[in-house]
Amino acid sequence: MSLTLYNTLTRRKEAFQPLEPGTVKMYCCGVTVYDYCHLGHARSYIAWDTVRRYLEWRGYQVQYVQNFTDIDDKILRRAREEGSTMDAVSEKYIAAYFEDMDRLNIRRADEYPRATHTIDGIQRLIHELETKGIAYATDGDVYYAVRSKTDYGKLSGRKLEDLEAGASGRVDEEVVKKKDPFDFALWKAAKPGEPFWESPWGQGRPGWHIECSAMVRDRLGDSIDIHVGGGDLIFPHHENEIAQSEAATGKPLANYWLHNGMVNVGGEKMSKSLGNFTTIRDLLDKGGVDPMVMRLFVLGAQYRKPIDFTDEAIAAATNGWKTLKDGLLFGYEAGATLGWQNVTTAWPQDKLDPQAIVAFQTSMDDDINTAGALAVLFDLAKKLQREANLLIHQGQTETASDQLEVQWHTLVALADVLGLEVQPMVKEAEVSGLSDDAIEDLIAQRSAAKKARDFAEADRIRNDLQAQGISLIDQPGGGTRWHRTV
RNA sequence: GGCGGCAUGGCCAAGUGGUAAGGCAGGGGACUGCAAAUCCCUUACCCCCAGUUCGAAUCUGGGUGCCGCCUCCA
Repeated sequence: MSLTLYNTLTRRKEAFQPLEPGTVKMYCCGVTVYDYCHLGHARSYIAWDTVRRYLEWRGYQVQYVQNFTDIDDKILRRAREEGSTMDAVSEKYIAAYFEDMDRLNIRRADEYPRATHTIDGIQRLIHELETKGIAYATDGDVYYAVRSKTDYGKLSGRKLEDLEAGASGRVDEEVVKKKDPFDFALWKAAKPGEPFWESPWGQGRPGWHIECSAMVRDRLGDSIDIHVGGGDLIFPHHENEIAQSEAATGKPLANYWLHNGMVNVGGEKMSKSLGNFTTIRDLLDKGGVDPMVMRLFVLGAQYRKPIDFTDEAIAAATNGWKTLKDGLLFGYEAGATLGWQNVTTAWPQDKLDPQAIVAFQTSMDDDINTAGALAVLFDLAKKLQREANLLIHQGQTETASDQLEVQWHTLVALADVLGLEVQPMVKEAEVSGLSDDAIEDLIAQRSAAKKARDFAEADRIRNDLQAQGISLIDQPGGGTRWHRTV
């Protein structure tokens, strides 16, 4: 079996073949740090985090780099609005980014280069392009001449002839300076009062696309395996990255280009400009949504498809997560009863349930089909959930303990590949303040009340116990079992 | 207008040639004093038309609808 990925460059699924066996160089386009991240960002980074986790699970050593764009008009505007500085705004939202993503259990990249820390590399690259006659400077700006690259447009499938100049109706002074309306800025002359760096072209700052080209080259080399980002970055951002890098190096920038689908609200893309966005922190804090629910919501669809963010979808994911969570907690809650040695020690990879592993891998190998992979998790979780209930209600499981142990570890291992984790609850036996004996005693009183057909009293005792986190289960034979919830 | 993608049950979503995974929601039943939990059963001919084929949700052509990009954007 081999992993196949849909490559935007070829518009086909292709078998994944790294440049160097066993290792994967992966670059992810990060955020411009001028505001809190919204669910669109969450979707994107959950998707790529999952790809990374899966590659590692498949045995690859992954080098994962993600940038921060920390110089940009919007950041500067924000700084003005907040009476702050560009650096302060960047720092604030970078910190917020990490807070949000950590909560979503998105593993940190190996490196987070920033545009403002990559000025040297950016200038070197621009200079190289200039030397090769691909870039030209005018009035302190430097532009990339798109006509100089014959395959410009290969990623997005655009042809320069098909593009309509000024289709957006916007005309600014930049247009006048450009040789071709589709030329884009590599370097922008400083405007009064804005941060700038000295350069051969005068004081100024980098354009947007060039930073990624420079960072990829600095951190990962001329050619990498996988370049990922939101589908809205295909054009012009990634197209321009390719143009810059490949014109400079003469080598492919990336062999596989992966793009995630958008998060929609009411059928429309969630975006800042439409004002229909929900920030991650609002969803998690004000919405009271478990971060794992967000993850499950995202993973419920294949990463390339658009997903609609609705209350119903979150509600469904919430219920789904409860099932998975029950399954993931099984070992912690029932392991001791079932005589398992130690639920926290590592479980050997080769002792996982082979059928589940194969099913999971088959789905994931098919362009990271997480929806299919989740079906495997649900199968395991439902089974464990059922066994847990049998254990609580009947005092024994149907399946042998050692088999359950394998299934539980398999579920935990596979869920981990999807970044779905549960923190085992600390058993709060003291919460009720009642000893086991006291509980048994109350149950005996209730049984007596029931026998006397004093159901009001029986229900009162049951409700009291329930309020203290003790659930009672009347059994067909007449006995009553109990267990602590929470 | 150009480029790309999508269209599967009430909702979400797998399945890419052999008579439709899974999740959520719903219905029926068992059990119970009631309840909770549990257990069992149950809901699709895959947007439309034509074609290829012994056979198509799955391939081809056409149509319709929706989304994204073409301006900053995950």
